[in-house]
Amino acid sequence: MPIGLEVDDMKKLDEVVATRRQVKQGQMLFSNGDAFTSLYAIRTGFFKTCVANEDGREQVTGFQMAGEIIGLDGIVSDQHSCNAVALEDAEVCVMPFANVEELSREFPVLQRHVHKVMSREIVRENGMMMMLGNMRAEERLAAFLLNLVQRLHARGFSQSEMILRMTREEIGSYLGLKLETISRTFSKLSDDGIIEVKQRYVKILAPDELKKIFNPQSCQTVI
Amino acid sequence: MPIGLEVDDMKKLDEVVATRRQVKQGQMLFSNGDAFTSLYAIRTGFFKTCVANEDGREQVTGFQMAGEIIGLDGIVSDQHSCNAVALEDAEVCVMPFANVEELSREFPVLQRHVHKVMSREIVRENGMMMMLGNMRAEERLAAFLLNLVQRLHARGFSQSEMILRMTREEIGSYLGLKLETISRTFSKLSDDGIIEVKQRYVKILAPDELKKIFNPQSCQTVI
DNA sequence: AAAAGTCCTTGATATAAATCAAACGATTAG
DNA sequence: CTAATCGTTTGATTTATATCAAGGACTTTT
Repeated sequence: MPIGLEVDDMKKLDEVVATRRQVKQGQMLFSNGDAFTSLYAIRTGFFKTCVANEDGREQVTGFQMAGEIIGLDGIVSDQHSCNAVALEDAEVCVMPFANVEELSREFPVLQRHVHKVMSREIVRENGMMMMLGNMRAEERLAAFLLNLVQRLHARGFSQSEMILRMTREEIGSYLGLKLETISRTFSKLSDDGIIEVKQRYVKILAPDELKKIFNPQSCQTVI
Repeated sequence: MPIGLEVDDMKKLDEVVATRRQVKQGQMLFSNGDAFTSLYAIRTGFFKTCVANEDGREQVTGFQMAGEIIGLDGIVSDQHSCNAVALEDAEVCVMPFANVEELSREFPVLQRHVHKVMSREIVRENGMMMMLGNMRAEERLAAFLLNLVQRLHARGFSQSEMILRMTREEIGSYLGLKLETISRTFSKLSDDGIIEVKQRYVKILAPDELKKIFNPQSCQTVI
């Protein structure tokens, strides 16, 4: 993963990865309360992470795809504090955290990489707080779709089309909205000709319009 | 900070801290776009961190007090992505991140500590997402007050009384609510005899009632 | 001590999203 | 092939919070 490594270093790095693990759709990779031993790098598949209240309310805290790391929540208390559920059949690299720490001490470039991964997650969550605290439904969904398609595009998929791996309810939970609101907002964006939606299939017809909804300033024409 | 160190180790650890820095009330320790060089350990005083939208909307992402670390947001892109503002005169230890990384490689206990600090922040933000996505105004304010007084108590202050360092507007921004809603919710809790409020002074009269609002399940009596 | 500036409270009204409800479409099971 | 289930859409209504507005309290300045 981290660039700037010599070939010899790369071999050493393989030591981080102990094993691989298959996770079937609907299964949990780990759940709240599980002992923390490892981080997981997603090889294939798609996950959601979520936290649950004592009274049953659930909040999806993220959707993760190939190349992304999950399990960082477990470090602080040696226990996981969220659930990681596969939304499609998946395979992960199990990276025992003891190995990660040991090799981090040996390879500054790996150490730096681990720190960046954690910092990126903190910054992402700052952005989520902004979204949940300040944005309207349409802005949240626009931001969500733009983020998702951008990440998929970075993995070689289309920059305009995608198949959603999650339900309207899961999108709603992530965005702090109810599933009906997600459905209505999809319909609104579709009526406006900005996206095309058919169930899980979404095509972005007018990316600039979508960006304008997400962030009105960034697309303003100079008067 | 981290325990489990020999005395010799402690001396080494002092090397992490290059200098101290005073920050007057209202001043910024760092702001969005600043080059990232250091983490900051708060010695005295009280900070808020916030992110701002292009169109001016502001989201307070956290309130930090003595002993807490700020600046983690800067690691991922070598630039800070939020503002850190002192809400009262403050002093911080400047810890150049290069030193932190170098000594982390030498001292596993420090490495582990750094990882836990970052993981703790991720878990905190997960909790904030739950709050912003799922909770009603009264629940959010109850959770906020309980968290604040608990952290103050851990620093030797009262477990029932506190002086708020932030305005209603800043609390509202943090909790995804408007200042009027914060004010009304304070009044409601006060009318119910659960807290006593006089401007920035807050006294928790019925901590169990407050916990019940935050989490109805945890205080249920068995029928 | 008066004036000015913040910050806070409270009331009246508006509104975005939630809730309740029903029907529809797609997929799976029998 | 039909029934059942799950996820989705859409409509009608409610509700929590936002917005708008005014006055009050405290703090700082002069």
